[in-house]
Amino acid sequence: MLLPMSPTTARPSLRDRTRDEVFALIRDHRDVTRSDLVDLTGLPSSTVGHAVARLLTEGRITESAMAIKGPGSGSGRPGSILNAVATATRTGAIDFGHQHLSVGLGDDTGALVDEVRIALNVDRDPVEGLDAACRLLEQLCERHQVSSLACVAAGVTGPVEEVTGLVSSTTTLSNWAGMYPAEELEKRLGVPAVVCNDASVGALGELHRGSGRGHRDFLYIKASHGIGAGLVVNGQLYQGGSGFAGEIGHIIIAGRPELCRCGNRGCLEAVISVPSVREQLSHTHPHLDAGMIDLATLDDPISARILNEAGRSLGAVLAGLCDLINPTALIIGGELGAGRPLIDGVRASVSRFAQPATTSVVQVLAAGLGRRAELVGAAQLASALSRA
Amino acid sequence: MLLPMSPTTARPSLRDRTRDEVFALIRDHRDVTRSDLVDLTGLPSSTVGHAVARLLTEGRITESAMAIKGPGSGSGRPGSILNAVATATRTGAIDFGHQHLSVGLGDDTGALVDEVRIALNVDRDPVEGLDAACRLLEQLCERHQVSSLACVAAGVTGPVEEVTGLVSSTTTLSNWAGMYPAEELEKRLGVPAVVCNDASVGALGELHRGSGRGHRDFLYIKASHGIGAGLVVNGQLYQGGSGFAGEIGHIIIAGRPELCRCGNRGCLEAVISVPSVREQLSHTHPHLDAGMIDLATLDDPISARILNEAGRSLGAVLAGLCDLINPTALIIGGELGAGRPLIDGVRASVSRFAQPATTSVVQVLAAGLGRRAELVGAAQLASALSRA
DNA sequence: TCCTTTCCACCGATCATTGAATGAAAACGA
DNA sequence: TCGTTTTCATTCAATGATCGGTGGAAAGGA
Repeated sequence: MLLPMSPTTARPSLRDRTRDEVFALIRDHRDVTRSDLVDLTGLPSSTVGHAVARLLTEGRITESAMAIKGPGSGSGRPGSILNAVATATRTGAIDFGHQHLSVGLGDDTGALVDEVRIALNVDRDPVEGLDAACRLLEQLCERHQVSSLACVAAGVTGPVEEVTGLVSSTTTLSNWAGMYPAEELEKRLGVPAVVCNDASVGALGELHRGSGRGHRDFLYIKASHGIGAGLVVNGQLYQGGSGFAGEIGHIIIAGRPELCRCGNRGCLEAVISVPSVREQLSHTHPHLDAGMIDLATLDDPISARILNEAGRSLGAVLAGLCDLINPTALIIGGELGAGRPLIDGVRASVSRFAQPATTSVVQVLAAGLGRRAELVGAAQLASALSRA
Repeated sequence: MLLPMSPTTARPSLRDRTRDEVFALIRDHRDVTRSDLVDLTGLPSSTVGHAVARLLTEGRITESAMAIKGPGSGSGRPGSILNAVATATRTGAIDFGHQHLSVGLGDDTGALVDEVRIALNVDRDPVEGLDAACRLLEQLCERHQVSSLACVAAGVTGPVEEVTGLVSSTTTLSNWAGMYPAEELEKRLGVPAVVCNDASVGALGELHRGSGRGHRDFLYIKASHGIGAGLVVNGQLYQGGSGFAGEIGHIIIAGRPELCRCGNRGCLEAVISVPSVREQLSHTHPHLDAGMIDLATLDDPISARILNEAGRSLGAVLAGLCDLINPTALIIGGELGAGRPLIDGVRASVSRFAQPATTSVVQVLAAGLGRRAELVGAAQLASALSRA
């Protein structure tokens, strides 16, 4: 009754609704043709043609020939490819990890212009992480002669309350709890900032530029030092009623003895996480330094077995979550997502434990962007914010 | 490959966008003036005036003088009150249960004009259920002198594929599997029909007229002969990537010995369901006929204990699901939802097992519509379909 | 009575939207 | 090689939605 029908969009003018809608589609799905837009919008082709023509003369989009031609590419006249033109607007993208910090410069299409990544124990000292991020961002601006940013978006490894930006008290990330990192960034950089959970920005990255392209509904799992999920629902990031959606790391697997830092036994991220997997590997690979093991390069049978087993445990939980939300894809990211045996294990468990109706549509995929998913997603988020 | 980023694309024509938008606003916020609409839409007053004029000539809305006048009512010319006109359009609503059949007559605001409920073992013979539903619907039409229905909506106790309307092969509902109930209804009644999962229509009912009012994001749990969930996300029913969302009945609770009809052990609905609770009660209450126990009227300590324990088991699973989707409410419906001890058990388990961020916002509520939730939701669904 | 405030109707200029028809560009098949 | 098929894009004229401006109508207040 009191809910506005459409999100009260600050609509400058109604006359250009279609033009703006078409432009947004071109920007979000890249490399579209006019007929794609016709299918997407349901508008008549002549209307789309007009809108595209206007956008072209305004210089907001570009037109280029279809890349793939030749026999086998389908018959019929090929459509011309449309893309949004990036302006000189630049945004900041930040990915605060547990042991790393990534910072990037994005444009208003959500693409990254440049990026840097450093090792840094952000967990231990969030303030140092914030300072370092701002330093790196200013260096990037200098290098690219960017005088000012439109806005900044960041992902942090903890639950962020949507309205206030408060990092909620959590069992996972003690030192960020109680902070308002968006405010901190705004104070340091003097531009609007938005901060959300790392798995959510990862999902956003995979949605626009990773394995999630073509999926309207999927679950992105960030399996790293903790386990977090990002939800994409109806083609949009979903953060729950108060921004905490995806906090699945402490779902309890009954009967598991592993003690979690939250005090319970058998939490998902106590059973499957980088530290716990490294722990197991340090026993089977005593010659390796446990802290230095690169999970992606291990391909011996014993490691594969361990990762596969971890994937099966993870998949058993994800099966239930898939039953709930019926996604068309399950995208595994984070450091553990790089291991194929783990993904195979997840796939096996989902097939085994989820309902037939669920498994018949869900694809289990590795993150297409690997460890860059979060940074890429932050750039997407920032570009969206810059347009608001 | 291509997915619409913005909401729905089922747009018959773009020319009437404003008209439809204005009409929807008038229907949802009642008693609005033109200037209210100007504020709500951000459109110029002339555009709103134009749209209102068209709606008036079309007879879709009515205009009446401002009720309160006189000193103190504010200065300036009073605006005239606009309201959507209630039409004679009638829709059919059907709730196919396991042991009952409810049928109702709805109007185009989604309200039920009349309804009937009979006991019937729909599970055993779906075709008889379909026939009976159509008979009852025709009787209702006769009683209210309704010559024809705009459309029909129904909920069935099984997963329904969204695009085809096929009731998927399932471990729960063997006799409906492989049927196309929407087609069957269309064939019998000669009007458009839509069928979806019973928990989904229940969620729709609670959203518009039950405990879900005021919540944009909640989970409706139908705890009856099976366990199903309906999701409301961003104020709208969410049915997943292919319509199967909410099939949580066979999530496995590790370590539980109960054998499920699906062949696994420890499935949620093998542990908590009307039959299993009745089974337990038949041991503690040997003087009662197990099949006749009315769960809502039992208030002795032993029954309360059993229901509370069932609620705790259910809540332990729901805690994980709430961690995933971060709802602001958890609405328990179905026959088991009528028992307060069960709800208390769910609340206790959610508080115990879900993350603090999750529990801080989620309210555990009984279904405000009780066993009518599904029928009321079907009426809502039908009114939406009649407008499409 | 006259002024102020608020709401609404009307008008004309612009231009977005539309279906149907036409034109274009490629692969395909003989 | 040359038409055929398939798919994409554009043109055109009719329609009417949108918008700012202007002025009238209906109320309260002085």
